[in-house]
This record gives sequence, structure tokens and C-alpha cells, in this order.
Amino acid sequence: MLRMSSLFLRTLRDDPADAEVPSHKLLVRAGYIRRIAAGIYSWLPLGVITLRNVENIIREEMDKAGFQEVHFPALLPREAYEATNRWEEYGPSLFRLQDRKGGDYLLGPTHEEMFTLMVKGEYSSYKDLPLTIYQIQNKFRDEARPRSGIIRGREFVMKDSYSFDLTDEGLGISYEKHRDAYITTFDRLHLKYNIVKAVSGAMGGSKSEEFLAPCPTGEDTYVLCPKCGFAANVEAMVTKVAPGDASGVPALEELDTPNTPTIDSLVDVLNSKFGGGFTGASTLKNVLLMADSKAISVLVPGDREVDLKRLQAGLPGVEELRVFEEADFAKHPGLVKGYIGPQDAGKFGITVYADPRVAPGTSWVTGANKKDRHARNVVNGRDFTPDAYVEAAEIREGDSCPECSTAVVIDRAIEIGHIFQLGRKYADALGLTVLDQNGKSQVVTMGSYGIGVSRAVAAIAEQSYDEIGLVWPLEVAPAKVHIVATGKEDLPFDTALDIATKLEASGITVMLDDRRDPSAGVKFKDAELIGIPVIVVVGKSLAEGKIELRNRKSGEKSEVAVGDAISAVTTLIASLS
RNA sequence: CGGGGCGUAGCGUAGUGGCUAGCGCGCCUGCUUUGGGAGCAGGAGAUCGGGAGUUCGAAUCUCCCCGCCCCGACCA
Repeated sequence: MLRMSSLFLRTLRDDPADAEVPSHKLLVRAGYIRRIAAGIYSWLPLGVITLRNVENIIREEMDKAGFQEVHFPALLPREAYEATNRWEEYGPSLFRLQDRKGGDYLLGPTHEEMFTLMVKGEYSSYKDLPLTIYQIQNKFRDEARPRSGIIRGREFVMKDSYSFDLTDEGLGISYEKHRDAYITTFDRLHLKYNIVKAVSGAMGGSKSEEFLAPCPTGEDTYVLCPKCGFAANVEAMVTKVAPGDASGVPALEELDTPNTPTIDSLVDVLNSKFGGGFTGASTLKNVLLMADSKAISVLVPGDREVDLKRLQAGLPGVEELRVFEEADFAKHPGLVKGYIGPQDAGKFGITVYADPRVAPGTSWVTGANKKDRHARNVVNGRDFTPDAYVEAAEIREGDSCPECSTAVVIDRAIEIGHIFQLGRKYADALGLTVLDQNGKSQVVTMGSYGIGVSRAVAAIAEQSYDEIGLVWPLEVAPAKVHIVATGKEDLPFDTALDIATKLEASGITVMLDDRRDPSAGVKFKDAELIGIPVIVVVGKSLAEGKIELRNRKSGEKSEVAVGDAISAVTTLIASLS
């Protein structure tokens, strides 16, 4: 039983000045967390209990699925990360340190290497597989910009699991099991979420999905189809465009278009001098980029920007992607800035990528590679041919769903979980093999699965609060019932303690406000701020032998006889779960 | 790492060259109060982020450093 008379807790009346997002403000105000440094937080008793509750739900679901818990140190030697090259590759986000002898260590940002090595040390037969093991542990990442309180910290609690299989089919099954376990886990946490297609990116591997909890303060943008439910991370969104029919398009014609280095200025001139009906979407934009040290050109419709993240996701192996600068133009004197077209790309020796929207057979207005000149009726396949197609254009609300062509919506969310099929990258690098039925050595294939535990606490808070405070789901709350005793006599306090004791005896956790000094108003405000789902008030109505029951979420209040308190609370709790 | 903002008591803040750094919340003591963040009286608590400089005089002006927040780049 938590007794507020002695609980290590101080609630704050004002929002902390350094907090912006609701979860951060409320968790600090209600006395769950305190900031220590940028992206580093301490947990006070209420916070610890809440975090544990989330952790335990995750643990239970992992165990139920047959996954086994292990635990690694956060402090790790350099060697393991050397074998996969991540000591270097991880870059400045890795916390590196030295021991007294000058040996290199790191604070684990993620534990693929350690898990792989652990399995390598124990197992060597196909008969031992499949295996899925997990841990719940603090991770350390020196984020360039920690933000939003506990949503993106530099030290945070994460549940990470890894599956080990002999075959790709096995990996597929392990993956699905994990996906199912995540669904039940997040349902129990009462999170609203979407399972979204993601790109596996630098980690390599074939399939990857993110669990995204929609909320306005989320930092991830994703696409959702309101009709068929298709959901994808913006990077993983694909564009389906049918080829155009260019058979009736007249021959390419050069136009005199002085002073039109931008799309807007070009459209104005086109409409005034060359007939109406032109929009930005009629024009073809040639965006020049440096991919590592190689110049490339990307074709997108003139009304769209290039989305560098999307483009990079489609160009495996490219590490740095940036737009052309003056110095780059200087090195390519043939390129007439503002009047570039793909027709002469061969001459410049630049690889031309086209967004799928620039489909074969489509006709465009684009630069004529001469100052103050553009060309119209420039047809893909006739007047130019891209070297390759790649998703490059920005995604917009209203773009078509790749599954059913309905207009998609764009939403923001917090990434609470990520599952992906890693494949054999780590097993290969670290030599994790087992003998198969034929006595032949086989490289194991892996999956990796993460849940941000502390982030989930923030995500729940973000999805469940109101003007007066937090509103926890039953299983997450620091207690199921918050009993407030008011008045100056002993009776309400004795009665409240009696009810609390009986509830605890029946397995219902209780927080009891047995403070004598604060006025009733203070206690009500605190109870609402702290956000325990059921509030019981023992006070004024005790004169008629009654207590008051409140539903924190709905605000509903009802009075019941003291004798019926236990059953009434139990019933209310049952209705909430 | 680029751009912007900020740093005064546990929390929120006022104070832009002048006297003892002010207020609210919280905290302590006493009395009165006790169903919506009570009232009165008294009190504790701050090297004004740090350092250097300008000045008769610096929270206030200058320089350097540190820290924090927001936008962007980045982010299993």
C-alpha cells in the first residue's frame, strides 16, 4: 500500500519550464520523473512502479510466447563491436570510454553482437534451434538531439529480443510469433497503434515493421490508407503509376523561356506565352545531388520536392546524400542551372534516377540544357531514358494507396516497437554456425525485435491525459485505486485505511491519501494529476454512511454504502479492464 | 553539427548600470480553517550557470566557457 503521508513524492503546481510535450510536463508535475541532464532522467517511486508495471506486462507476454529472458551488462568491451565494425560505424552516437588500463569499452546502444556471441558460445546444433531470447535493459545512445522528455533519451529502458533459426522459413515463423506477442503486449498496455511497413535500412535484412502509436507529438511520419488499412513509414511508401501513352504526343519542341530558373516562374511564362493549362505538375524537375562523391540526377514532378530520406532508402550503399552546391556546379560546366533536362544526360556522364511518377510514356516540360530555354513534349522512353527508377518524391496526404489506390492520410506517431528479419549479417560476421542434419555447417539466420519500455510509458501518457492530469490504464497505473480521506476527524481516515487494507488483501493495489494537513481540494487535485484510474473519496458523505467512487477517465461519480465499498470498487475495476 | 531561444531559492518567475535581488507556489513555527490547489502572523532558503574583463558601482554591459529547450540535419 502506498501511503501519501510518507510517500517520497512532491507534485508541482506549475509546468516545468524545460518541458514541451504533455507526457514530459505531466510526468514531472505528478512526481514520476526528474531530469538529470539532457535526455537523462531519474525515476521517483511512482515512476518506478509504473515503469515496472509496463516492464512486467512485456515480460509476461514474452515468457508466454516461449521466449527466455537473459541479461547482459550495459558496459561492454570493444572487441565484440569490432568484429561487426560497429565500434567505428556507430559513429558519435556510441558512448565510448576507457578503463584504468586504457582499454576501450562502450555503453551498449543495442546488443546484437552480444546475443549472437552468447548463442555461439552455447549452441552448435540445428537441434537447438529455433531459439528466441530477450532482455530488458538500459541502453545508451549519445543522441545528437535528445528531446521530448522521456520519448527520446540518451539512456532509456528497452526490451530487445533476438531469434535464431536455421532456415528462412524458420525466421519467418519466429518473426510472426514475435509480431503476435507484440500485438497482445501493446493491447494490454492500452496503446493505440498501427503496424507499419518500414525499411530495414543499414541493418540489412528483408522484412521490417514498426509499431507506431499515433499522437501529435510523435516524431515519425507515416502513411495510412483509410480504406484498406495499408500503413507504411514514409520511407517505405511506394508509388504505383501506370505507364503513359505517348503515341499522340508531338515531337519535342524547344521554347524560349527567359528568366525562368524556378518552377513557379516557368509555369507563369508557359501559361502566358504557350497556352494555358500548365501547372507545376506538368514540369519535370532535375534535382542534382551528390551521393557520396558521385553526382547523380533525380527526376521528380515539378510540384514535388525530393525527400532525401526516401531517396537514400532506395539507394543502398549510399552513406551521404546532399544537394548540389555552387562548387559542384562549377565542376560540371555543362549543367545550366535552372534549365537542366534529362535529354542530354549521356553527355554529362551523370546517372539519372527517376521517381516512379515519371513513368515511361509520360510527357513533360523540362529544361533544354541551354540558358533561358525549356523544352516541351519531352517523353520518357522517346526523348530520354532514366538509368533507374527510385522512390524520391515527397509523399503527400492524398497520394494513392499502393494496394487500393484510395487517397492516403499522413499522421504522426511515436515508434514503440520495431521488428525485423535481420538475416545472416551478424551471424556471418561473428561466425555463428550450427551443424545441420547432414553434418554441414550452416550460418544461422536472425531476427531482432525491440520495444522502448520507458518510451512506452511516455507514449501511454501521450495518448491518455486530460487538462487536469494523467489517466493511466488499469494495468499500468502505480495503483489501481486511489483512496482519499478528507476531514479532520479520525473516522474517515480509519475507514479509508480499513477499505484500503481489505482491497489490498483481495489483491487490488491501493494508494491511500492519509495526509492530515492538506485540504480536500489539494488531495483531489493531486489524485487527478497522478492519474490512478479509480478514486475513492472517504469524507463528507460518511455522515450518511457512504463513500464516493470516481472514474478518473470518464469523470463519473457515484455514492455507495461503506459496507458495499469493496464490491463496488471491484466491480468498477472489472469494468475498466 | 546548422538556426533560434533561455539560464535569478526545490518549482514557476520579476528585475536591462545604483541602495538590503522582489513576488507566487512549496518548506518550517503558531493560531484559525478543512469537499476543489485556505487565511493571518512570523521564519528558513540565492556565491543571480562559471570564469575573465569594463566601471566608483554589474543579475544587468563585453568576451570566453558550461548547461538547458525548440526547429532542422541525425537517429536500432
